[in-house]
Amino acid sequence: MGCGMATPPEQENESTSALEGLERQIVDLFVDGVRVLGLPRSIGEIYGVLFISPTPLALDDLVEKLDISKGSASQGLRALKGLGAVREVEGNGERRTYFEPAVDLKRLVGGFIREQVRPHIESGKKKISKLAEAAREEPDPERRAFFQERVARIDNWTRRGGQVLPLLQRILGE
Amino acid sequence: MGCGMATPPEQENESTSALEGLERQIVDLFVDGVRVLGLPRSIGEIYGVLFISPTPLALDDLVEKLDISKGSASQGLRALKGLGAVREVEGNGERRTYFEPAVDLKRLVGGFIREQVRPHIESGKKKISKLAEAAREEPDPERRAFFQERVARIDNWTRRGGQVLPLLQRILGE
DNA sequence: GCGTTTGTTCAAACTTTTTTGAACAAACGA
DNA sequence: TCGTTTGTTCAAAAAAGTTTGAACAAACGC
Repeated sequence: MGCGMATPPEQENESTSALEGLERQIVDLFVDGVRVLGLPRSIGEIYGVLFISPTPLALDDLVEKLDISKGSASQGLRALKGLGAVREVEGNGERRTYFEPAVDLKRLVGGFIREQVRPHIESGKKKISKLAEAAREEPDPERRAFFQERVARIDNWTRRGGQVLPLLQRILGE
Repeated sequence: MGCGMATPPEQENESTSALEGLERQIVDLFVDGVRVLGLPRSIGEIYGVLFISPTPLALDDLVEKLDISKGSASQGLRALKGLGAVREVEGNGERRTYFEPAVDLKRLVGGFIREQVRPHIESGKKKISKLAEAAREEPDPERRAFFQERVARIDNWTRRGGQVLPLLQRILGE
């Protein structure tokens, strides 16, 4: 390390600049959270910063606070918008667009289900009907019966899954 | 292993050997399924093969059918046992251990929640109480109020999450 | 028009996770 | 005891997923 009085450079005095205490903890918590959901780290970071910010933030604020690239910030915001977890703030005379987090669980869960869960259930349904067909074609009667039982079971799972989701949303929606 | 009677190797005429039609489709379906849950591909493959097999299978059967390494099969089976998604079949006079899948949704969902979800909720709780502390220490009253509101909100989320899980299990449990 | 600011895109670099395979251990029969 | 079968471990290789950054586009004021 250099000589006396090392450069104190950094230090944006704005609400911008690096993360401090509470912010860091919140961001870490959300990083963990989205990881469980199978979403990338940067998504958690961005949502976390927005969540604990008293005011809306713009893309560049995120880049600076989190020390991530513009590319990451842009993609992360897009994903969060898609999930309905972040919205653009309207009607400030500014040129930049500012973002704020959606903070009610109903909306968050709903977005996740819509974007990440439903599509798989949908594509799964198609595969299952193909499966049923394949099972019907098994020549050996004993094996056929077994296969059909298993396929029926999967079908039942997805059916129940499909029923649970709206229920879930209702419960969490309060 | 010596002389005459040339090894007639390849071509297991058994239920073993490579995947065929229906099996392939089932395996693909489960690969997709576990991917949504954030579990590795081989887990889905292994569970899929067991799920559609009329008889229990041993580790070597999986290695052969799926063309994966013994290491993968061993680790995958361990994970599946941990999730309660697979069990060892008892009391066949054999030396090898055979496996069969758990096929009721309640058990499967329960295992997943226990292994993959609860631990995160637990560790989250600790972080949240640290968070509440940090929020209390914010000097500026306005910011403090805001931070406390946000922390309370997260706390509420986890509380509700914790309530939903047993409910979920009950509903799916039939 | 021109220069600036703001934001997007996407191939390549990087990181993380998963799989492999060779070495090892345990259990068994001969 | 020894050789064989069965299964586990873990460092290294491969695959998958994420982030970066430079090039590009759009919107704006002058």
